[in-house]
This record gives sequence, structure tokens and C-alpha cells, in this order.
Amino acid sequence: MKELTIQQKKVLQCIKFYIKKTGFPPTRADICRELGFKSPNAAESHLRALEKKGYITIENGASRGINLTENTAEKSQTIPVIGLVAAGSPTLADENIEKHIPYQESLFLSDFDYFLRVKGLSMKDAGIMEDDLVAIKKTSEVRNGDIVVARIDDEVTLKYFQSSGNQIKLIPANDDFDEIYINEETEGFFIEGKSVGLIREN
Amino acid sequence: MKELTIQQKKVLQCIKFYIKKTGFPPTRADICRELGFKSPNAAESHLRALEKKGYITIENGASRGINLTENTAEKSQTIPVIGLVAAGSPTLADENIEKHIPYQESLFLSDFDYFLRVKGLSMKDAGIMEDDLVAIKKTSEVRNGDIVVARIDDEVTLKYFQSSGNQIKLIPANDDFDEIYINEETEGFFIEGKSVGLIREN
DNA sequence: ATTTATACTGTATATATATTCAGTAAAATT
DNA sequence: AATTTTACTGAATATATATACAGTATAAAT
Repeated sequence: MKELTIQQKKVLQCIKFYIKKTGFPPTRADICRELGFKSPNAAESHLRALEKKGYITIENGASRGINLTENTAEKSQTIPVIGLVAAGSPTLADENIEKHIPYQESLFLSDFDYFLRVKGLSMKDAGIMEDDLVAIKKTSEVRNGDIVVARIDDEVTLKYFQSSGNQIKLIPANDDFDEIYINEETEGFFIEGKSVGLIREN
Repeated sequence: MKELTIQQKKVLQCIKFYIKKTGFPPTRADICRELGFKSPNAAESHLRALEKKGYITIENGASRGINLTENTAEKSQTIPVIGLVAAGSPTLADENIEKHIPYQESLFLSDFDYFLRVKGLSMKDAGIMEDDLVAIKKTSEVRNGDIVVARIDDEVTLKYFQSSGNQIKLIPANDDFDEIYINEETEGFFIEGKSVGLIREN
């Protein structure tokens, strides 16, 4: 989608605000009043620019015939789903994003930054199964017992966090997997975030 | 809020549909076209009736100046959370509803009717833990392998469904629990619905 | 160097739209 | 029994509104 100029952004914001306030889109004159323009043609040409760039559609001939495009309307936010791959970090880079799903405020008690698609059964006994979506909050402040997303070099895993003194243990919830020990010499270790919730689609 | 007549309901539905479709409210003429009225005054008087009863507000003098009242606008739906108690069915009766949480369309692949709060660990090996919220779709059409909400008299359980010939087995996902056998003579057996998803808040 | 896009003012106008008035008729309330 | 509400048709009209046209000026793209 083509970039908007500062003025065009103002007009778009004005339209959104007007709809939120009144329930219906503004007229050219309404936009002029809100933004201090003295000619309705100022609003008109901005609207045509916004239409050309794909942010709105205009029903010709209809009064207040402005419609926000899907991308433009802030209906429900979306949140990215990231695949938990053996190599590569769960960053928000495009190539790692599997899809976006609708996000609802207050879905979980804590807010979160992305969903992690679980591969494997290393957290089976914690009720985390293959293909589950774990809601991850990006933070390095974690407590013992938290389920964390840990990165060791290029490997990313989901494990229980257990710290004692200067040693960290990453504990799986499955007897078939081994605990991982982290000490001061371990290089490339990083806590990406922690689990604050889970969604399963079946 | 005062009750609407059938025609008034039709007009209100028409307004909602029009807004959903176009992004802005209809004119009197639009309503006439949609509902087959031949005079704009037919729409006008219905609108004034809807305004009087508090379902909409009308900005006088403004074109398309119709605004749905808060109660009228279907913002984000909420969906009930029902406790899985040993006695008593998970009906939508008020006394069984734990709370309501915001509902998002397309959260799961299938739509659903309520969340069931899980008690106990009988489905542990299916990754369903205590206090999880299982999204339940009310239906009696279930297949082998589905996780179903079954009622036997006053007892409600969540189990795998397995039917063979004229016998039904309800299978837990935990070795500590026993399978339940249902045959033609079993009274008070009923399939409430099936699981289509899961949410865990932690 | 020329074209196009941005960012407006100012005027004019066809028409889209709300809204009033005059009726008719049946149903529901008081 | 009288009044109000519902449910329209049909015509008229003031005005709200989109939109075209004529300019001016600067910035960006080709």
C-alpha cells in the first residue's frame, strides 16, 4: 500500500474519528470544518488521493459515501503466528510469520506479542501439544516455573524455566526429553519471552 | 427497551445490513428500495419510531444521519463460560454461567456456543488440563475420535467418543480413569456437543 | 525541463436527501 | 367510543452535498 503524506494521514484520521463519534462518514464540508480548510475542494482532492492509494472507496453520487478499506478499518487487530522451527529465531520478520489471526483484547489475563506454533511434544505433560498456539509475551523477566521461549544460538525451544544460583535449567514436560543446563559460559543463550496463554484449534 | 414491531425490526435489520455492506447508513430512499416501500415517508416514520424507542439516534438535517444506539450495535459478542460440575448439565441457564468473555469470529475453524471450564485431569493426555476452557459446539452429530461433552443423568463429562455397532464407549485420555460403556438400555444418556477448540489462561 | 502530485482558495450548480404536508386504513390502547 | 399507534402512498420543497471548473503555488518525479 502506497505511503500517505502527512495531510492525507490527517484526513484519514479525521474520517475515522468522525465515524467513531457519529456512526456515519463526514461530508466534504465536515472535513473542512474539522481541519480548517476553507474550500470543499480541499477535502475532495484529499479524498480522491486516499481513494487512489487504496485507503478508502468512494461511492460516487452518494452523500457521505466514504467507505474505509479493509486494511484501513481498525476492526479487530491481528496478531502474528510464528512457527517454532529448530533453526532461526521467532522474530517478527516476515519470513517467519505463518499467518495473522484476529486478536481480542482481554483474551488472556496478560497482553502478548505473538503466537508460537508448537512443534513436537516436549511439553506434552504441561498440556501443550503439537500445533498448539502458545501466546508469548516478549520479556526477559521470567520466574521459576514459567514456560519460556529460550534461544540457544539458532535453536528455539519452549521449556519450563528453573534458575538456582548461577545455573539455569530448561526442563521439558516429557520424560523422553532431556533437561538443558545453561551456565555462565554458555554462549548465545537468550530468553525470548514467556507463555501467557494457549489456543488450540481442532 | 421497548419492543419493536415486525416492520420496525425489518427496518432496523435493513439499516444494520446496509452499514455492514457499504460502510455508511442508508437514506430514506435506500430503505424504501430495500424493503419495497413506494414513499420515502414510509421509511421516515419507521425511523422516527425507532428513534422514539431508543434503537437509533437521528442527526437532524444531516444526510444518512442514522446512528445505531450502543445496545443496538453488535460490537463484539461475548460468549458464556460454563463450569463442568459433577452434577447439573452445562445448559446456558444463568446459574451455570461462570462469566462471559469476548468472542471473536473465526477464532476457531468452527463456530461454537460456549466455553466449558474443565475440572479434573481425565483428558490429560489429550493436552486438556484443569481449568482449561474448551470451546463447545452444541450438536449431537459426532464422529469417532471427537472429544465430546456427554451427559449421563446429571453427570457431565468430557471424553473421547467411540461408537461401534450399537455400543458407545466414552474413553478418557488418562490411564487412571475408566472407560464408560453406553448401551441401548442406558437411560439419561445425551451428547451435549463436541470440542472445537481450547483456550488456556495462565 | 516537463510533467505529475500535493495542497489548497473560491465560485457555482445539479442533484441527492431530509422532511413536511395531505391523505387512507387497519390495529392497538385507553 | 375515542384516541393513539402502526403502516403506508403521493407530492412538494428547502437544503445538504458532491462535484466540476478556474485559479495559485510548491514539491516531487520523470
